[in-house]
Amino acid sequence: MTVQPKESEPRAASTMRSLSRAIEVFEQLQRYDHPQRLNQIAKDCGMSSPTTLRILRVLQEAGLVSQTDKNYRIGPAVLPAARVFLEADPLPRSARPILQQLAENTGLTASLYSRLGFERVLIERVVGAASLGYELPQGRRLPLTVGAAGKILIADLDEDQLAEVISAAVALKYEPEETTVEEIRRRLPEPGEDYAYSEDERATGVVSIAVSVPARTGAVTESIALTAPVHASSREDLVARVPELRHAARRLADLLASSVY
Amino acid sequence: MTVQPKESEPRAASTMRSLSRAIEVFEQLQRYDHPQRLNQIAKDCGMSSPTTLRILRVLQEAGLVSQTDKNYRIGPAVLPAARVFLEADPLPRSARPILQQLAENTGLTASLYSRLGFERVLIERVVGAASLGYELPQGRRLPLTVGAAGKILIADLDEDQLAEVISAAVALKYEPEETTVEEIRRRLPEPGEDYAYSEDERATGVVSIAVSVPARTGAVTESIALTAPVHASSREDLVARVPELRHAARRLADLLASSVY
DNA sequence: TTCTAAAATTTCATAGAATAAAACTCAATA
DNA sequence: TATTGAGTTTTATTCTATGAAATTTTAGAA
Repeated sequence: MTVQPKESEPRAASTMRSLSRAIEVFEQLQRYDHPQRLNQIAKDCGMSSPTTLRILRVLQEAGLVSQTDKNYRIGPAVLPAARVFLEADPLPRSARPILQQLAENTGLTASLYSRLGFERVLIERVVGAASLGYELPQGRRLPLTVGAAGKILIADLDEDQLAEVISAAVALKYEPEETTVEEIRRRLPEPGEDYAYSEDERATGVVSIAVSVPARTGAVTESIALTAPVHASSREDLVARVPELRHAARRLADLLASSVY
Repeated sequence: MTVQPKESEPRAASTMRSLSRAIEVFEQLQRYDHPQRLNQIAKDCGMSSPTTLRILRVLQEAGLVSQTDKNYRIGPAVLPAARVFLEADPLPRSARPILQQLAENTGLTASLYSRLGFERVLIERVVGAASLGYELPQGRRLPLTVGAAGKILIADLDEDQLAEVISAAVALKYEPEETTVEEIRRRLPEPGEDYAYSEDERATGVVSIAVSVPARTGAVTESIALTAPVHASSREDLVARVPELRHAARRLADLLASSVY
């Protein structure tokens, strides 16, 4: 069974084509390990080099892209933008005290993730007393198909949506080729369970449990997770924390709904 | 003497208009204290509401803008972009160990700033033993006309360029109306001095000294600063550190020049 | 609730910009 | 010096971005 190719996505009718293309370039630049040449970027984005060049120049003018020699990469202007987001957005602002309290009460690491496209992003994290042995920086992109906090974000999707997520996960190298919907579905929570669990999944030596943050729209886009070293917590220990997690998620949802903006 | 208005800027010929406009919207959103309505944004960017709406929708699709009710603000997608910048860009990567060493040797706080448009941005900072009594987060935008690290970035500008910087500083509320070039010029280093000094300037109770990082092009776009509580360091103390600062700046420039990309 | 004014959104004809082919320039390498 | 490939500029054409106007929605007042 093959997953559907990109062009089947029912994109909104052709609006702001050059802007959409610029965003594609901007996103593509974030995926490279190293700065890339014009022709490579053009090829990867499926556009001609003159067009790509003009986009890169405008982005560069704004500091969103920078260039050394003929190599392009993400520029410094993203830094102040992220600062604005972290200081002003109700999501990270509201999450901080809630994660803090979770971490204090449980001694575990508490994290808030947000779904962005076909990945999740670590928005905020408070490290608990029990060290995980690795660090995960704010803003890191992670898979949706791996790890409790990712899986709970896709637990409610229908077959088609899930297939799309998996297809993207393969393209992003998070999953091997030929990964099937069934394989992934087996990892996901059983119907009725409102939490996801993972053990040695995204990071080895680590267990994690996550719940989703109910959104006004009903579409789940945020999740809260507790993570512990595998030797320190059993599955039962973590499942026992679910009510507390659920409470934190509810509190966050309430805070977001009541935030003036 | 009045400074010239915006429209005199010799912008590159009308290329990628919708992209330039989108960037303008994106930048404008970063300047608001609170999320704003469509019409306000349209007005502040000088474009029609249908156009602004279409731009906001495309940006929102990518997560660069988010919306609650009718209010728009910067979205979460800037966070992973900033993460990529901090982890991959040679500027913050090379600066970290150099600032670390500066902070250790001097006991003071060492910072790297980058000029972005008509502001500077804190790229990296290592806090020294002597606390400054306040925190300055990575990515914060600060004025070019105030503070040693800002002033050294505009020390070499000609009259016209300086007038443009001041005009922008007034528009950004960093300087009062009617600020003259002469007033600012008096703050700047004397001709021949390759460092800038500030005392109780941007932050009270703090003295600072800064040198520029020589760039390949000759256009100065980065500066390194040492900052200390005013009671702990005299001007002479800081000036005595200039050779060390100069050395650090040179080392950074060399690292940047030799970084493969 | 209903009414009213303002804001948001959609529609649409037109102007004008984005596009890619092709020509050209430049740099690296043989 | 010739050759190759990448980057860049030019340009005719296509198609999209644009804002006025119409329409719908929202929010506040009565």
